[in-house]
Amino acid sequence: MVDNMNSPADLPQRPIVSVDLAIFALAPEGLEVLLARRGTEPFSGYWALPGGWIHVDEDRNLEAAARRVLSDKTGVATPYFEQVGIFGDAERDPRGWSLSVTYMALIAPDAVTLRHGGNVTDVAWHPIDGDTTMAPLAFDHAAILRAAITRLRNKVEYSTLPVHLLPEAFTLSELQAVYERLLGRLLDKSAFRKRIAEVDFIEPIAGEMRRASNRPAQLYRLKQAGSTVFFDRTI
Amino acid sequence: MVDNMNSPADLPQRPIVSVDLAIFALAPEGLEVLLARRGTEPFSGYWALPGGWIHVDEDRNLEAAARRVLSDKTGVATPYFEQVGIFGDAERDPRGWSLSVTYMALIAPDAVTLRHGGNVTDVAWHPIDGDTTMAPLAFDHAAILRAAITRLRNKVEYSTLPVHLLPEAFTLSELQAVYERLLGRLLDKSAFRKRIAEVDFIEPIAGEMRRASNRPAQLYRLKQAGSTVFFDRTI
DNA sequence: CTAAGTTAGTTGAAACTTTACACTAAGATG
DNA sequence: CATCTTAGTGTAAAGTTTCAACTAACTTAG
Repeated sequence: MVDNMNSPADLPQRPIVSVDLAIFALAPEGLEVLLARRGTEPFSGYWALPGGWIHVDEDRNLEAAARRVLSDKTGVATPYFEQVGIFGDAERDPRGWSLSVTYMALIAPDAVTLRHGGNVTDVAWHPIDGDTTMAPLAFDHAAILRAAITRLRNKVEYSTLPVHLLPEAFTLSELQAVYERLLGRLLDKSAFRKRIAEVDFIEPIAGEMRRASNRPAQLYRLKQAGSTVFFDRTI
Repeated sequence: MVDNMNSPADLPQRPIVSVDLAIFALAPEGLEVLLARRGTEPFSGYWALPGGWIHVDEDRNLEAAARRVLSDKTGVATPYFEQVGIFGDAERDPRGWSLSVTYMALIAPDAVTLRHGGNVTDVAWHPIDGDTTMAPLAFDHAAILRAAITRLRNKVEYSTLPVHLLPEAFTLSELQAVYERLLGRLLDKSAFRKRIAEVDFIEPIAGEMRRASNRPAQLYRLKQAGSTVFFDRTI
């Protein structure tokens, strides 16, 4: 809401606003987050969540700004995307009262080409250990990352969100393995399949099988790209 | 995060940022939201979610800004408080690219004194019918309110959130009635009590009973003020 | 003083779900 | 063609939910 007059002079001093992204992928070694090394002050040389300013003349809305940042850094255009929250106070950025609008993205291990450039000297995947990375992060990005990881881990318990960490076609065993790795515990095969069947969000790809030196497995795909369904119980 | 230099001249044009609140209470007639009638352009005369600017020199962080707005409008200092999200695009405010950081608050029907003032001519409770109010709302506040109501209704299914709509001391039957009114369906008494007992978030107030012309009922209170607990199943 | 009315709080049998684990199926490989 | 491996299904026992009835504790009317 707005308590003030129309002329810019009457508007109070505005905070700095950036859009920051916690971009997750699942590597063979575990969950990873994409970080960018800063090339300018403040926190020059530190790793940070990739982000940028809102381009008032270019971005139609917040999500468009976030997608622009994502595609600049990864070349990926349409992954799973969700707002994590907004973090703002007087101290987090030495340049003044600032806000970080944070989004979380889940991407499949294929389909990524890292891109450098801008005032960023490096972009790389960093493994997540517990709820942090090895490298210390710029600003309050460690806290923001923690919030994103907590959100992700919670949603694994009661939603189909982990499917977005897999490529377009996947088997039920692969999907179960993603759940197990994110949850850190083993799941019962028949119970897992029952839950997945109940919420009816994937479909077999007719005739497509994953072949190996054993019984072939049916490949599945999402019924609606980008969709997430909630269980009425934990998985 | 931040792609730019330290000097203000290098920072891009900043969006306008307001903090808006969806403040809910449960009246005998149903769920209500607190709205303020705008006294200035744009949308002068329209009802809107109460809100205000971030006071860069006064508010230490976002939540402090939101609590300041709440206490200005209602006199209530410490209700349940949660971030709903941030809404931002080029068109929602005719004055330019703007962001609304939205919080949801749940307050008990006691403990509220409405306060007018500022550029607001009126503050009043409006009943919620489905997911809207009767009056048309300023800006995109109808969409923001819809998001807040959806969040609230979803959380009723799997959390103890509705307890914050009751006064400090309440009976189990009163708590069950709140759930039933928000969900629009009746719950089984013994199943409801089992769920509530499992999560162990309230305690009986020794010796305090609600008396009427029938068997007296034990009064309970939250074990930790402001806390919310999640069920691992729907209620 | 007692019977009737009302809501609080508990109990239990039947129906349903989940769990743990074993079984059958279908391929590759040697 | 026997063996190995993973896919996918079945089932008995254990646990949970549902539905409804029951007992408890008070006020009020007569």
